[in-house]
This record gives sequence, structure tokens and C-alpha cells, in this order.
Amino acid sequence: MKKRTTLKQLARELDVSISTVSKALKNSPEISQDTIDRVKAFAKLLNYRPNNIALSLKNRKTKTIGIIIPDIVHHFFTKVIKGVEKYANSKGYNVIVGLSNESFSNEVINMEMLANGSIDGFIISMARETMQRQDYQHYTETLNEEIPLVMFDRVVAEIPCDKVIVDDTKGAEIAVNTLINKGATKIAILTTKDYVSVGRLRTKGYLEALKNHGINPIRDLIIKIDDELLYEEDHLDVLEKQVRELLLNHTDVNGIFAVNELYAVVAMKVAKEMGYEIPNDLQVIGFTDGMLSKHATPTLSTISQHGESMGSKAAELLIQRIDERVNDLPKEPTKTVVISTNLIQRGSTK
Amino acid sequence: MKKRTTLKQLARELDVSISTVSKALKNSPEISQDTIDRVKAFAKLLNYRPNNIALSLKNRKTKTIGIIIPDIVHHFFTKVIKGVEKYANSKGYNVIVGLSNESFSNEVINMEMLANGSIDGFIISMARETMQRQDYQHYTETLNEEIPLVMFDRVVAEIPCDKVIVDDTKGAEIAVNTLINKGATKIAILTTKDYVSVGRLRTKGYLEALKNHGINPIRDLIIKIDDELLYEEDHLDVLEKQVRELLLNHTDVNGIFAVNELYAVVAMKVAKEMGYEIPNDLQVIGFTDGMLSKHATPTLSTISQHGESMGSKAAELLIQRIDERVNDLPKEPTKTVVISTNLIQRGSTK
DNA sequence: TAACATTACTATAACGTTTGCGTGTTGATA
DNA sequence: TATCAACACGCAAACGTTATAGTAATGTTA
Repeated sequence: MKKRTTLKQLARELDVSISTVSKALKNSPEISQDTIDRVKAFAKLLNYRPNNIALSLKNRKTKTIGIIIPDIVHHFFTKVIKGVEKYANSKGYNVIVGLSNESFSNEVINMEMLANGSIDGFIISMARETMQRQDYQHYTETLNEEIPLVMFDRVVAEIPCDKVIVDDTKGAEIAVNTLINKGATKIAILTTKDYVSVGRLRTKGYLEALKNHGINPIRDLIIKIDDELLYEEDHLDVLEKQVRELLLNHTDVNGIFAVNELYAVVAMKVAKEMGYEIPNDLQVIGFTDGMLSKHATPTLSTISQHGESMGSKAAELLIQRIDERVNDLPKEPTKTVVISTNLIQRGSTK
Repeated sequence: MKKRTTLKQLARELDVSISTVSKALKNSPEISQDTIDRVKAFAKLLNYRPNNIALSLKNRKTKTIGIIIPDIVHHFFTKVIKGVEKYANSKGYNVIVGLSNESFSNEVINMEMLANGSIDGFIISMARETMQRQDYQHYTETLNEEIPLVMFDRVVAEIPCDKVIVDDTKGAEIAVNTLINKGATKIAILTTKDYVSVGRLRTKGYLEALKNHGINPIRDLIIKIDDELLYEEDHLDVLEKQVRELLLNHTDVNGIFAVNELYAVVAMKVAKEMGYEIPNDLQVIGFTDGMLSKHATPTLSTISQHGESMGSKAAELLIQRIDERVNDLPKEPTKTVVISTNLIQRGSTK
């Protein structure tokens, strides 16, 4: 295996010491201009570049942050990564991605793989299984080892760390308010089981909006989908069936709020098949502004989550913590940053 | 800053040497069972875990691979990452992601940031700008430094490295053949400018299919879109306009092959607006099986690229090269692996 | 001219591991 | 009772850096 150029080689060939080479390359005033020039020229010739690993070892920091997400084939997470990358790169950090695949053990393994010095801190959105189990030991341990940790989107109150979330409740409320203002009188919600925090919060927003308008919630109109199989084919069949039943049993439903864009698109599809005209007979609003929302027919009105902002905010918080730790600064109390949502109106509402 | 547990600490507290600790933890026969037990117990107590960075430095390998892609908000690349992650993790590797954002300089910067020892090898799909410039110096340099490199999807013949591609020509041919077999007689193609290799090759497949069926290509039916702004809003306006013109000027077009799913979905949208019934009046086939294809109305027949397979194959090739390099094995000639495509038939064809 | 700066370097330790080799202490053998 | 394995461990170098503390060879000052 060919060895890369090192300080040692440069030193030997230039017949000076390693320290001289190191200092010369850094324009140290201890070294004569003459030597500096010689060293630099030779270093360039041999295409010398410092070994990052050695630096990491020496400096005890890697300039790398780890992001662990449940799934990468998912527009929202992808946006977040983009935001993280952007901010991180601008600060000279690299980003290493771990996929939990919604599995608890994968999440743990991935974190362990990285928590041994490979990264300076974590940005995490919990795996579904972790939310179900409510087993947060690996987070606690990470924190105990003083590895900074920032959670986003799928967060949990028990863990004392910085968090970046969206105001799910408020977003949902806005969506449902909008539906009501646009004339919808009977509004259903397509949501997830309650252990998914965002599903629970969005359902809460839905209920609040109804309450504020003096509308009594109807149990039948609240469809909680077990998203074990989200984005898997047969999962959608179940969803379709439930939407069909809903529209069959409650023919006067004229508004649907879905807690993600996929549910919304599926609902629109079923409704269209059943002869509904959107938005005239039925108005639909989703959550998350992804590819589907933009290109569905009709295009989907949706609550934008600003994933990229979440990502860069998370990266910012994390890097602050890293600095705090490295420079032994006093610890600031943990923050929870709420990224504001907003409604993007498109073809699925009047 | 709290320091993590190291061998040195264990050694001091157990009053043995560092080497003894190290060996004990590795069950070395040089160390008495008694000591081994003591060391292990104490290590566990202090939650010792070896510092990966130190290991990387010592072993001169990082067990990390870098993947550089043009855009992460893109279903196909996301699938590839997933495949890479899966295979890499199974071999004990981590994955570090760099985003070129379709920019040449970003690509170069990202590679340089990682090529200084942070990773053992690269998996890359070229940025659009790099393809346009045809400036491959950074690849050549990487190869010169004997850092293994595997390219996928957007590849270029000039670089002597392993590659993983899809048989774009064949895939396109299958798509167009299918359209013809299903009764389409006048088929248009929505493709990219020629510098995008995949666009060029898919156009080639389109032409070959026509030729094999004795159909003369018509210049007007070949729409080459400048995808500078792919996935940006105003880009789509241009695309819509072109499709509209196409269908206006050639009312007998009854088949469209699009080189990606977005073009296909946009075409369907325009056609539907103009009163076409899909698939009866017009059949459409896309390329890449993403979210849009699955949830468009009608659902889109498309050529699946098997992004995940590409990813894991790329990772496999790369890790082989890394082993080859690390163990100073004889160098195998570079391979180009072709992942076979297949047509997924859905609602947009008869 | 002795004392002291200044200049331009070099040596060394440290970051956290691993590993080949050296070594002191046993107990067995001749 | 010398001799020699076997055992159990320690030493030191190495991976590639950087930073601190020397140290020669000059030049300056009183």
C-alpha cells in the first residue's frame, strides 16, 4: 500500500526536523522565511496534505457530526440532512449518516458505532420502535459521556438536550381552521397511533381547532393508522380501505386533514375514484411539503415543515454545544427551538 | 472537558501497564486469566470503549466510506445511499455523505475534505456541472493517491475505476417497445440535454426501439430539456409549456416516454388538463421508480432502476478495492457492473 | 569580554492504540 | 544447585500531528 506524504518524509528529504516542517507550513515566526519557502515548495510538489485522523486524535475532536434518522427514503429527512450538511460544511464539519430503519437496535448499534470517538456530536430523530419502547438509555448514556446530542422532529421530553421541533399542534390547527374557513363543515383526520409524537400533537391541533369553532369531534372521523408499514405497499391498502369506509359511512365529510402528505394523496385518490371532486366536494390539507404534494392531482395544500431550516438549526445548536464542551464554557440550559410552520395553499382547497 | 476512559486510566488504577490492559481486553494468552478478569470487570465498570480515531491512525484505515452525490432530495440517490449504508454497515463501515449540489466546486471541496484520511474510499455520482465541464482532475488525483473510487449512474469513460450503472439504453428500449406493443404509434420522448449521460443513453434506446420497429424518428417529438433547474419550480413551467406545444402540434401523439418520473408526471398533468385520457388516449412510461410514480394519478408505469441494488453493489466493489489496497493484493482490472432494469407496469399504460 | 538577546532550529511529549520483544519470577529438570 | 522453560507481565516504538521547552550559533550590550 502506497503511503501518503507525511511530515516525516518531508523532513527527511529536506534534512530538517519534523517540527520545522510543521511550523514552516504554518508560517511560524520561529522559522526563517527561506526555510518556509523551501518547505512549502517541496510540500506542494509532493502534494502534502495533513492527515485528518492524526489531527483528530491530537485535538480530540473530529469535526464530524453524526445524524441518525429513521429512514432516508423520505423527503422530510432528506431536507433535514441537506440543512445539516449546509450548516455543518460552512463550519468545516463533515456529516456522517446513520440509518436506524425505524428499528431500536439499529439505532443503538449505529450510535455505538459512532460514539467511540468518530463524531463530536449527534443529531437524531427517533426510530419508531424506540418511541414505542420508550427505552432511552442509549440517549442518556451518550449524554453522560458528554457527547452533545440534538433531537429533532421526533423528540421526547425525558431527555435533557437541545431540540428542534415544529409546532405540530399549531400547524394542524391552522390547517383545520383553514378548512373550516373555506366552508368545510365536517372534517376528518387521518393520523397515526398516539405513540408517534407528531401524530399525537397534530391530532391535538385538529381537536383544538374544532373546539374553537364549537364543533364536536366525532370519533368515527378520527382515523388512527398504525404506521408500522408506512411507505410499504400493503400498508396503503389498509389506508385506502379505511378512507373508503369513512367516505361511505359519512357521505357529508367535506374536509380531510392528513398528518402527512402520503395519507393526503391516498385520500385524494380514493375520493376521486368514488366520484368526489376536489376541492369542490372535498377539501384536503396535508402535512409536510414534499414531492407528492407538489405533483399530485390536484396539487396538495399542505403545512410546510421547513425541514431544511430544522436541519441547519439543529446543526447550529449542536455545534454550539460542541464548542461549549471543547472550550469548557459554562453549560447553557437546554433549548427547544420551534420552527414555525406555514400553510401552502394549492389545488386541494378552495 | 471530561475525558473518556482510556487504557492509560485503566492501567493506572489497576496498577498494571497499558499493554497488559490492552492485551487482557483482547484475551491474549500472554495474560493470566486472573488479570484478564480483573481488567475486564474494571473496564466494564468504567464503560471503556476503544477510541476509534486512535485505531484508525494506528491501522491506517478508517472503516468509513464517503459518498458524494449531487442532491440528496432525490428519491433515486436516497435509495442508493440506503443500499450503500446497508452493505457498508454489514461490513463494519460507516458512511459519510457529501453533497455536491450539482456544483463542480462543491464536489471538489467535498472530496478534498474527505481525501485527507477521513475515509477509505469514495462512491460518487457526478455533479451536473462536472459533466458539463468535463474536468475530471479531482478524480484522477484521488486515484493517483490510490484512494479507491467507485462511480455510479452518472459515470464517465475517461476515469479508470469501478462503475455501477444501469443499462439506460436497454431500459429505454424496453419502455418504448412496450409502448409500441401496446398500440402506441406516435411516441414522443422527454429527455435531457446530451451532456447528461443518462439522458443521452435513454434517448439512444428510444431511437433504437423506433428503428427496430421501422418507425422513423421525428425531430419534433424529441424534447431535450435543459435540466439546469430540475426540481426547481420555474423549470417545470418550461417543461409544461413544451409538452403543451407538443400535444398541440402533434395531436396524434399517443405515447410518451420520459427519462425520469418527474417529466412523466408533468406530462400526464398537462395531458389531463388538455382532456386526454390516460392510458386510453395517451400512454406514458417514465424512468426511475420513486414516490411520484407510485402515487400519481394514474399511477405511472416506469422503468425501475433498483437504486438500492446499485448502492450495495457499489459498496461491495469499493470495499473489495479497499481490501485489495490494504492487503497489497494484485490489482484486478476495473469492472463496470450493469444493474438490469425492469418495467413496472401500472396505470399509465394499457 | 562576560552576560544576555535574538534567531532558527531540534527534541520531546502527548493524543490512544497495538504489538514484538525483553525480562523477572517461578517451578521443573539434570 | 546450576540450567532452562514457561509464565506473566512491562517496555518501547509506531501511526501523524502539534506545542512546549530546550539549544546551538549568532549578534548586542555594558
